[in-house]
This record gives sequence, C-alpha cells and structure tokens, in this order.
Amino acid sequence: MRETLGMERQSDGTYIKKGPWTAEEDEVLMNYVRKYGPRGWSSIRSMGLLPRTGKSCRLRWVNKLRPNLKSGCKFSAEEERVVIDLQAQFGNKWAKIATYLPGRTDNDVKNFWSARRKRLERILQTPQPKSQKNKGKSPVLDRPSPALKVSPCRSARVGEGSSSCEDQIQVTESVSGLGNTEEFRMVPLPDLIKPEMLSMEIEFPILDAAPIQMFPSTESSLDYPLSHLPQPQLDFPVLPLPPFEGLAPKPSDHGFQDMFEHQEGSKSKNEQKLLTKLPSVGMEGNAQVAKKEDRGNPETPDSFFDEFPTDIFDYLEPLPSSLDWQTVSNWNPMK
DNA sequence: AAGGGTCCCAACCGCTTCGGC
DNA sequence: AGCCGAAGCGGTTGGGACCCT
Repeated sequence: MRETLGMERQSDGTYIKKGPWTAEEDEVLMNYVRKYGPRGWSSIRSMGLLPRTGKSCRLRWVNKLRPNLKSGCKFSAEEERVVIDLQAQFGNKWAKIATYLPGRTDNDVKNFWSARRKRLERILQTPQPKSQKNKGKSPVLDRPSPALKVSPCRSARVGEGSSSCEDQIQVTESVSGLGNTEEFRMVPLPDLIKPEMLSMEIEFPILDAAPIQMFPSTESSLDYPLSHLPQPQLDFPVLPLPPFEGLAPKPSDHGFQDMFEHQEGSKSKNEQKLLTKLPSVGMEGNAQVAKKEDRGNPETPDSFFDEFPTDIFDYLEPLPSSLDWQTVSNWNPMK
C-alpha cells in the first residue's frame, strides 16, 4: 500500500506530495539536474522520479539546491543596502533585485524585505513605552510637541564633522496657536532609514493616526547609477535544451557537473565581487560613511532598530482630518 | 517551566509571461 | 491569431526556533 501521508490524490489517481522536502527527494532532484539541467521540471514527475509537481521541483531547486546559494546566512550590510536601493528603483521586482545579489534568491529578498517592513511597521504602529534604554537620548524631542512633520531630506550637513550621517530627518515643529511659528531642527536619520523607506511607510495604517508628512526627496532615487551596483549574476551556463526523448545523460553535458564541482571557488569569487563592487546606494559618499561607521560599529544593521530612538514616535498625534492625510497618500514617490 | 509574541524561512498558490504549435 | 503547457514571479501562509515575561 502506498504511503499517503502528505500525499494529495489527483483526479487521475496519481498522488502529489506537498510539504517539506526530504534529503532523499533532494538527492533525486539534484541527480536530475546534474543529468538534464535545471529545466523540464514537469518531466521529473512524468518520469516517476518524484511525486512532486514541476513547479514544486523548480522552486526547491531555485531556492535551496542551486549552487552558490548563501542559505542560512543573514543579509550583510551591503546586501541590505543593495536591496533597499534597488527596491526604491524597481519596486517589488524581487527576481530582478536578486540578480544583483549573488547567492540570493528572489524568495530571500522577498522574505528579507517583508521582515524588515514588519519591523518598521511595528516600530511606527505600537506606542513605544518609555524605554529606559533611550530615556533622555533624544533631546530634540524630549518634551511635549503639539505636532510634528517629519520629512526626509538629504545632503544638509549640520556643521563640519558634527555628523557622520548625511541623511537626516527634518523635524518641523509647529507651535500650536501661533500657526506661523515654525522651528526646524535636524534629527540624525539612522543610516539604514532612507527617504525611500520612509515613503514606503505611507501605506501603513498607522499613518492614519500619525501626522507624519512625507515629502519626496529632491534627489530622485531613480538617478542612482546602476553601474555602481553589482551586476546581475547568471548562475548557470546556457546549454541547449535536449529533446525530451534525449534526456539521458550525455558525456558532453558537463556544464552542470562543473557547476557542482566548482561551487566553493565561485562562491568566494562572488563574495569578493560583492565587496569590491560595493554600491554607493545612491548618495555619493554615503557608502564611505557607512563603511566608516561599520568599522566603528561591528554590529549588524539589525541593531539599528535597537539604537533608533523610538520614543520619537511618542509625540505623534492623530491627523486633524482625513483631508490632510489625503495630501500625503496622494504622493507617489515613483512619479 | 510555561505561555505568548516575534522572527525567519520554506513552501504553496494564483496570476502572468513565454514559447511552441 | 489563438490555444496550451511550461516556466517565472510576487504574495501569502504555516511552522519551527528563539526570546521575553
């Protein structure tokens, strides 16, 4: 009797397995790719090799079994920068973005972005309790403020050497009742919060209740030269597709075997390439600044959220009216 | 120690695009 | 030109690991 655990019976009486892959299945799939290359996925099932759909096989290969993958390895600071920059340029074109990140899949990029988005969303959404950690760390905001408009801006240095970060949040404080009195203060924008990221937050429901107004940067992210980014990587040699009946291994079809055999060498090459072709992420000198800061701060970029003075959000108040909010939501950063 | 919350990631689903006929 | 299957892509979900209280 056939094992039906995890198997889904099809109308034609056959079974399709879903769920986690076993090591044995991986091995079968690897053997298939070694022989025939990463194509003809549907034939894996029709040949009776695996009870998986072609789709499932392809996904498994692309996301887990493909050579040179950096699986189980967190995104580096530079990779994060690349993703942030490319997302601003391409939008949610994860597959396209992934081609600029050797060893990363579209799934990796997608997961990274959604995790990061959730994190930011939570920071903006949840009223931060007065944390002991940040108490007294944000003097600019360390007092009641009637209303804040936070707008991303660039390239305004606050005095020579006073700040290592060119990106800052411009906080406009309107004094209630006076209306025409406005005070501008520059709040250092943590390196990993880019104006583009702030614009992303426009979609967040929290902003219905927060008078944050976003203004597009005068320097469009579309100006970022792509030549500064790592070039898209092709993982495979391009081989002619054999006819279906000729799927048997051929002595001449060494391309994929080579690919498996030389994984390690090419991996280090890719990593080196990524390092040497470090993107500037749109702002001249910013990569250098970031590098400098990275040297001084060995923590991962994730730690920025720990450092971010989250009580900046303590003073955000609901929008006066939906009309005001409309002016914000109508702004499209990609225009 | 237990329970809840969060994060991360693998895998699936549905839609779109592509290519052959 | 239209159809159909394969492949690609982006969104979503489920579950395990981890952390915190």
